[in-house]
Formats: sequence, C-alpha cells, structure tokens
Amino acid sequence: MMEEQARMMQALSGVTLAGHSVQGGMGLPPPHGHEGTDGDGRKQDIGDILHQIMTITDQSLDEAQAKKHGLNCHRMKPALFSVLCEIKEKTGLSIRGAQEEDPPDPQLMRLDNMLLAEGVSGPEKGGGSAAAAAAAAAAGGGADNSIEHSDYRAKLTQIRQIYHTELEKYEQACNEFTTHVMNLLREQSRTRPISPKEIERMVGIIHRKFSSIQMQLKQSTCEAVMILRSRFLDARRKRRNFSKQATEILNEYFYSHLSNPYPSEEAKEELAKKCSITVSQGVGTTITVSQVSNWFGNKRIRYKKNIGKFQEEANLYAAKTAVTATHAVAAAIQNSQANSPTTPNSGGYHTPCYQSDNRIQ
DNA sequence: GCCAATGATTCCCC
DNA sequence: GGGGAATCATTGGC
Repeated sequence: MMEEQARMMQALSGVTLAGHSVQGGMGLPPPHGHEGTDGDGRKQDIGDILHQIMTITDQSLDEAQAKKHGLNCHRMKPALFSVLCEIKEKTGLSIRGAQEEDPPDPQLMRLDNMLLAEGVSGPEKGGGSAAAAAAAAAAGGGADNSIEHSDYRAKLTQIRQIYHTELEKYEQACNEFTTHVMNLLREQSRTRPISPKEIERMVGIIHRKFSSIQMQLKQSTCEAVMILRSRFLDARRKRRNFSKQATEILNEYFYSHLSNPYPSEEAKEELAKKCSITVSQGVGTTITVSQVSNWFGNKRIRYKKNIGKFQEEANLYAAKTAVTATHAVAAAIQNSQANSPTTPNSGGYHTPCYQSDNRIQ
C-alpha cells in the first residue's frame, strides 16, 4: 500500500496539471523552495501537499482535522484530485469497467419470459391468466371446471402478489442502498479522489448484486408456478372412482329416468351436490356438474350398447326404488290418517318410472 | 400381470 | 353447446 502511494507520489511529481494554475496564493503556508524556478517550485508544492496528505493519519485528531480542512480549501485540490482520478481510471478500475457491458443473462431472460407467459409478471389479465385457461385446455377440461379453475387462479394470484411485493421490496432496498452509497461516496469525494465514473461503476455493481437477488426471487417464483401447475394438472388427469354412495345416487336417477335419462342442468347440479355430500363424508372429494354429465354420457352409451348386461342392475335399482316409494306412500298414508288429508309425499327425488323399453336413441 | 370397469377426453354431428 | 361414439387412461379385482 505504502509502495503504491510512493509510486503515485513519484508519478505525480512529474505530472503537468493542465488547466490549473499552481502559482502562489495557497491556503497553506508557503512550501519550502518556493523561491526556486517555476517548474521546480510546482513540483515541490505538489510534493509537499502529498506529503501532508500521506502523513495526516500520523497526527492527532484535531491536528488532522485542521490539516484536512486546510487541504480541502487548498486551491490545488481540484487539480490534484482530477489527476488522481485520472490515474485511478488508467489503472485497475478501467479493467473492471470493461466487464460492465455484460450481455443479457439468458437464464434471466428465460425466467422473465416464463413469468410473463404464466401471467405472474406483466399486466394482469382479469385476475387470472391465459396460462390458467391454457392449463385447463391442455388438460382437456370442459367449460365447467370452475372449482379447480378458480382454485388455480386464486393460488396463481397469491404467487403473483407475493412476487410483486418482494420485487418492490428489493427495488426499494436497492434504491435506498444506492442513494446511501452515492451520498457516502460524494461525501468521501471531498477527502479522497473519487470520480463520477467511479460512483457510476459502484452503482452498477450494486444494481448487479440486487438483480442477482431478484433472479433468485424469479427462480423460486417460477418453481412455485411449476409446482402449482403440475399439481393442478395431475389432479385433473388422475381418475378417481366415485364412491359407492355417489354411484348409487347416479344409478338411481338413471334407472328411474330410463325413459329420458337426460338430467337438466338443475338436476345435474342437485345430483352433483348430493354426490359430493356423500363423497365428502367418505373420501373428501367433490363431484362437479361436468363429472355428472360425463357419467350420464358414459352410462347412456354403455347401457345402450349392452342392455342385457345392465338388465340385472336395472332390476336391482327398480326394486330398491320401489321399496323406497312404498315406504314413502306408507308414510304419507299414515300421515294423512293422523292429520288432515294431504297430498302424498313425493320424496326429494323424482318419482320412479321404470320401463322395460329402452327409450335411449 | 391381466382384464373388466369406469371416469375423462376427443372428435364429430346436429 | 349438448350429445353420441370412440378412445384413452386409470383403477381395482382376480
């Protein structure tokens, strides 16, 4: 370090301070040898000033402060600083400067593109994202997957919010830190040679550090989205057999409406609700309207294809519903006898109407 | 492991 | 858009 300083002093003693007057009128006491030739006198001046700077740390605090103040007010200070800055530029810093123009990181670009495609970064599209729709489409889902769809969107929105909050925090911290460092360097530039370029470089370094942190955030956000997507799609792709109770409810409806096994939207909703209640008691899953539609679609075709095979099942449900109907009628009669005459209880479901003929076309 | 059952998906038609 | 038909893919019993 001392060798470096000595080298700099040596170098400076031969430097021409272009554009700066170095003659007389100094804030400090006149240096020795001032009466010599003009060139020699200047060299001697600079040598003395540098000597004072170098020895400032060896003095007491008060002395040093006084000397520092004197040096700060010295009319040659700007010239000296500019030369020192020039030397710094020409030495190590210029090498670092060459590394500044980094090409855009391809990994960062990939992450940015992905976050944009998933709807995490960039403008929000209706609270969800095109990706949600794309995911639904990729899974081949029909229009009615609202439960899973909204769930996916809600989680994606959550990720989006966390991402933006964190990003904002990083940006704020980056700005605060940059301002702090810049102020510090500006303050220090009064006592040591710091060029604006150097400050710029320092800002660049800080920004790069913070963007590497941001990259980590982007990476973990991408991972979170990937996990969410895979879970969402897996949940849709995996087939789960309906519970026994759910199948019974659907079969009861099917065989009791064999003449017209096409439940209305309301009936489908009601069936889905009923099935979900029974299923949730057992497995913990819900059945959607589209699943009910699928079930009836499959059932109609399979029944039609092989009526013989399903005959036994049809009889079973016919008997079962007949018993239920008998009980309902008995209860109604009993009820009418006990109270005033009322209409027989038609039950929560549809009246059984089993027919031997197949009306599916 | 095989195979029937079954829920889901896709394509096509009306 | 809903339904039929074919097909895929998974489940569960043997």
